Amino acid sequence: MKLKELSDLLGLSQTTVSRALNGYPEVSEETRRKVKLAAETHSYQPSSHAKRLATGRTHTIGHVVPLSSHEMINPHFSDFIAGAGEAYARLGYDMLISVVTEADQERVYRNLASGRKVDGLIVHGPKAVDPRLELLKSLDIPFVVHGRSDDAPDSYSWLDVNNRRSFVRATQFLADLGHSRIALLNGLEDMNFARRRRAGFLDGLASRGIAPDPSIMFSDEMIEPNGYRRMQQLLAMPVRPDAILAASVLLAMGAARAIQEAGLKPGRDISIVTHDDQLSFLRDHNAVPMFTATRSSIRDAGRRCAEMIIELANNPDRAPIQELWEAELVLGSSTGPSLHLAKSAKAL
Amino acid sequence: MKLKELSDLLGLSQTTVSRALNGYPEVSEETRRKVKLAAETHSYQPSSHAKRLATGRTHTIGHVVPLSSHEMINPHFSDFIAGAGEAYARLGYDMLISVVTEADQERVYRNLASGRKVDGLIVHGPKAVDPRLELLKSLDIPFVVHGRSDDAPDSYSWLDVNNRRSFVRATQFLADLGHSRIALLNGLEDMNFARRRRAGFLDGLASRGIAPDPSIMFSDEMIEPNGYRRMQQLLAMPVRPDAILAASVLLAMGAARAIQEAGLKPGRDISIVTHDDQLSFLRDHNAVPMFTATRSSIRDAGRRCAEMIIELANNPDRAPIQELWEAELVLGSSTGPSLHLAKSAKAL
DNA sequence: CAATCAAGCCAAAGCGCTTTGAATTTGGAT
DNA sequence: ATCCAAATTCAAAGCGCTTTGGCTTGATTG
Repeated sequence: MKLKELSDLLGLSQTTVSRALNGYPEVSEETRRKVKLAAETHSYQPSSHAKRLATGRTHTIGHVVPLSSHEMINPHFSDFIAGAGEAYARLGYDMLISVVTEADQERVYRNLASGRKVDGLIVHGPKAVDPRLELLKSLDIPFVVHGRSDDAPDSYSWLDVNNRRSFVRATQFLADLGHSRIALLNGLEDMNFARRRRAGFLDGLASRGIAPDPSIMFSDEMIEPNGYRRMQQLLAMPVRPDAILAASVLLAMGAARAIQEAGLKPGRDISIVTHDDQLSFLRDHNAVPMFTATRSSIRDAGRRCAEMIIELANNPDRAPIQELWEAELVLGSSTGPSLHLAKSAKAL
Repeated sequence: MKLKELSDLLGLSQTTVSRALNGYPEVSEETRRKVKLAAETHSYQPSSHAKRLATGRTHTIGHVVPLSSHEMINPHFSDFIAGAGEAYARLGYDMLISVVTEADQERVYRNLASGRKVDGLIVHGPKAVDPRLELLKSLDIPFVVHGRSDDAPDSYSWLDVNNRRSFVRATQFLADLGHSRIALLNGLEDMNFARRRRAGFLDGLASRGIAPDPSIMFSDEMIEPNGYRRMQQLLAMPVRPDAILAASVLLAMGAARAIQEAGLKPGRDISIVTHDDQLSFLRDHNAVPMFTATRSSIRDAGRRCAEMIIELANNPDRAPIQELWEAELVLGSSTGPSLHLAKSAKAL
């Protein structure tokens, strides 16, 4: 069923029918009612392509998802998408996803923008300094960055977690439990968020008078096996760390596995704090959290980013939107006082 | 730059320019060369909407991703998407993703199909009997099911793993190690794949003369905490199982965590076999696999499904394509002979 | 040498909608 | 009864491409 057929059926012009359906005021309520009814009963659905061609609006948001060095999609991605997808469904938008290798990125961005395939873009995984942002500004298409970059953060829209402050607090928390040899299992430090976390970690150490030790600070892709392997390395050191600060629950789980395999117990022998994006497949709604964590829902971030980009797409001249979310510190069973302290306490 | 401008520039008609660019033969090679060069230098990119309106083809494939009962996206999804996305990028297709709740599914399918927003669809997570398939057949749009359903599997295209045989083999493998009290940590059994795995498990037990015990057979969403909790339950039983067959590495990891926390060791005290979709964020390329597993790459499946749906979209009258993949059995460190057997061996 | 043909090109219609600008109807107010 | 503004409705142009059918060439043929 196309517009022409519907309007013929009703004895009205295409104009009137179109206006009735799209809520324009130049149509009597009586007519609008009839038209809507007819559209409903004949399940008329306007062709999205024709609509796009006529209006220039696509009602589609693009996500360009980079494949990491290991050719994998960031596992945090699916929860972000779940949140964003929910918002899109609610607001009547479609989501277009392009999976690209590093080399293809620029081409794909240009293609999406100049072909006007999307009304806006979400940028994933910003680097410390990221050439994509300049490119997008020059392409004159609205975009929202999940995370942010260091250069000119006022000049575009982003939503980020206060990674630095989170890691300051997490580090201080561990230090205040009496731990002084704290290892860092960070994400890849070409990523902006990982840099900020590292900075926060160093700040936290400094604030408690602890000298950083680069030999127990690692930067890896945030997957479980990496946490495991790094922890094995740490356990093999002559003086092993008494606490771990991890950038992802996946790393923390790997570390915990290594700790348990060594016959030790997280929270008793070695404390672990991690950042927790609330990945749905690791999340336990009922239990005491497995890890003490700085927590921020990546799914909520997805939802909010989607809302932001739609807002921007509807108001092209709007000023950029920036949101900095604070993570909450949640106590789990993976942290406890330093054994060192415990011994001193007993000695009293 | 639009077609008209380009053709004016060249002193040719739109027809000729369009044909030159789209490889039609009614254009001299000389002209084609000139046109292509001009298109290149002025970075002309045809409007996708206009093209779609004129041709009726969208070069877009839709994925309708259901949110599970826990409002989460299946974690296996991102790897499937990585594979599919790679194929789409290679073949010049876009990927449209709709995240939907159970209640919205039908509406969304109808919308995508009747609005002709996509050239074809990928169906995720088929149920044992799934009304979506009949709906899609009636909507007259090509689709490929990742997995399959029980009714009329010849009448549509699908790609599935031979789940039944995998689980027969896995069960026999455990039984042949001397294990007789084998627990099943299955996925949700309204899903077709989970039913087949259960059937395979029962077949495997039967083939070794072991009576199934429903009190150690579970069906849950395949996330880590569920594996953990079920394993705790199992360990608290008066006679605990000596082996576990899990439907996902996530469940297996949860189980392993509980086992280790109880001071036991997977592979020594309790054997674990799992199905392994080769989730990228759990995968260790170098090490001995953490789990003995029936392995099949979900990423490869995504890639292949994408190729299939494009093939179908290009040849609407083509017969359905069905592919049944065999999983490979991979030895890891999570399995070993029954302690029972070991003791008997010593006793000799 | 006229007739035929293929190669190469073009004008215009059409895809299904929105939107502009004009036409018609309606309902007070005069 | 008459007029005018407001309320409705409509015809037609336009969005940027593809594709049909026809028109020029220049070469080939009987």
